[in-house]
Amino acid sequence: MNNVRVRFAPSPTGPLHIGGVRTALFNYLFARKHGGVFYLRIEDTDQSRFVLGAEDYIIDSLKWLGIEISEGGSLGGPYGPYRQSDRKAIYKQYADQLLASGSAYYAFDSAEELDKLRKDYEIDKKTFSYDLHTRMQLNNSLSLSKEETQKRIASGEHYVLRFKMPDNIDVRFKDMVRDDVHFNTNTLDDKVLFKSDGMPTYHLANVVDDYLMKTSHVIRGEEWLPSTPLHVLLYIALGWEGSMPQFAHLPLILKPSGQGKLSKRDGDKMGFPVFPLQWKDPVTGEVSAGYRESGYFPESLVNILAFLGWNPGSEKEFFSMAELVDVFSLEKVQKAGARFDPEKAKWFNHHYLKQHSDDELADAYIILLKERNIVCDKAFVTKVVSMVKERAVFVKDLWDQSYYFFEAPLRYDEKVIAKYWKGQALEALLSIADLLNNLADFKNETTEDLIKNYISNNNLGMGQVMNSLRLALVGTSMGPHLTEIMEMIGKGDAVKRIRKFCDTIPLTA
RNA sequence: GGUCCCUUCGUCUAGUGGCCUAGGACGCCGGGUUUUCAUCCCGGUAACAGGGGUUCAAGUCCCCUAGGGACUACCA
Repeated sequence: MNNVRVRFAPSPTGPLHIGGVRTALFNYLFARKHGGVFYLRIEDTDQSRFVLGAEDYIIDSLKWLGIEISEGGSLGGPYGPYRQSDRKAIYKQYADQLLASGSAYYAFDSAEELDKLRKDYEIDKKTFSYDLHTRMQLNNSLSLSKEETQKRIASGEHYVLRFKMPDNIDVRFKDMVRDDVHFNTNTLDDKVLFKSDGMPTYHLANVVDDYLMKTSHVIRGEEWLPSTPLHVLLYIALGWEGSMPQFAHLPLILKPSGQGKLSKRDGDKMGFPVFPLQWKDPVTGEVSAGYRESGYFPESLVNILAFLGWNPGSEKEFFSMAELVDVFSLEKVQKAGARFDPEKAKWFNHHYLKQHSDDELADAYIILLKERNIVCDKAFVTKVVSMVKERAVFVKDLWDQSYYFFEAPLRYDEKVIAKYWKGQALEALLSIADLLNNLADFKNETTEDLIKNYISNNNLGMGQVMNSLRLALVGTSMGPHLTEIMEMIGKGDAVKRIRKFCDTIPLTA
């Protein structure tokens, strides 16, 4: 494939949600796979929906995930500017061209008038549509005389430009995901192309920019499928049929359960993020969780998202960005919507957490420990991490899995007491504490020998003693090899914990 | 309501007419390893939406029905 140029064209109306991130990812993978360009274009033609910080959020999110843009943003590029509000002047001439060729017309109906019409239609259980059936009854340059039209424009009356949807034409196009798709123009309406505020709508701006920026493929969400025939018609009307991009409409990401596509609310309700980065609404101050802040690794989110609506056709599940670039293909994109599965997302993260070196994880963990006012030697923390990381999904889980390395247990798990503590090991524990206390060398092997010898010399049960000991040292029944834990926390603490446990615990459960 | 898109285990999916008594992964259940938990290993659970065709042969092609989804703004 030659000269692949694809874009990610978000609207800065709020934080980017993972559906948008996946669209960006697929565009990026496609571009890199074919040695093409992936550019970012900001579609901010609606000033009323502008949200402060949204554009930076989009750029930061892509950066975090390792989705590199080669044009747009602060990079600029040969086809800039890449922000539609900065391109305002460009669109006018194409609107005029459409007007001159009869593909577009002036419409004077106010938003209020149209609103009222929609409501009236609704009462009769019908849907109002500004189309070939209704346009002659409305106020536009098609229904009005030339003089009247000129007069209204001259008097400064507000107007929009609408596309004149042609009569009874079958618009066909090939979608790279869905193959042949077709619409009859009789079912389509006369969409607004140019708003009364002088800005184009998405449809016009998008087509003009994709053409001017030499876009080879339009890879976007399925929600755009119904407006694609309009876009195709626009390319034709503008005389750009020969350089029309190829379309690929990606399946939507659906809620984990229930109906509909994934929304902001689902995340809050079901306890998983729908945004890559945490977002604080600049107006309400409301905070929405992000994958990054929740402890997901960027490579993990990339892998999760890549497998939503796509798969390599092999049984390999873990892919780095480079590997994805290598195997990615639009032909492998699914047609049906994909439900997001938070459990599988965790499984991916667990995998990637284990892939990280103990050293890296220790750095991340030390930050969390500091928040708890625990200051520790890096070597110590690294060792702790190596001992417990396979039990964690997120870095923050490390604490629950290893708190006992940093502080004595505050309480003893009731269930574990009920299961293992019958009181009869009390004497054994105290004796072991004494023996341990006399040890000069507190190495794992030494203490293990000592405890095992004590158990066999006194005809005690291995499980019972060890579990009681674990209860005393850890507070519950989890964790790595017990004598390794003892070596880490040291003789003084180990002995103290056992004695304290014997003091605190009731003789019988 | 109208238009369009979609439909394989609970979920993500393999499957491009015979290799499918439908494979993998997550989850769940059971077993093994372990002093414990987790990891790990082994095993199990569970699906071609329904009905008609076409064909020697259909999960795979066609039609209908049902269900799901998107769109239906001077939003993108």
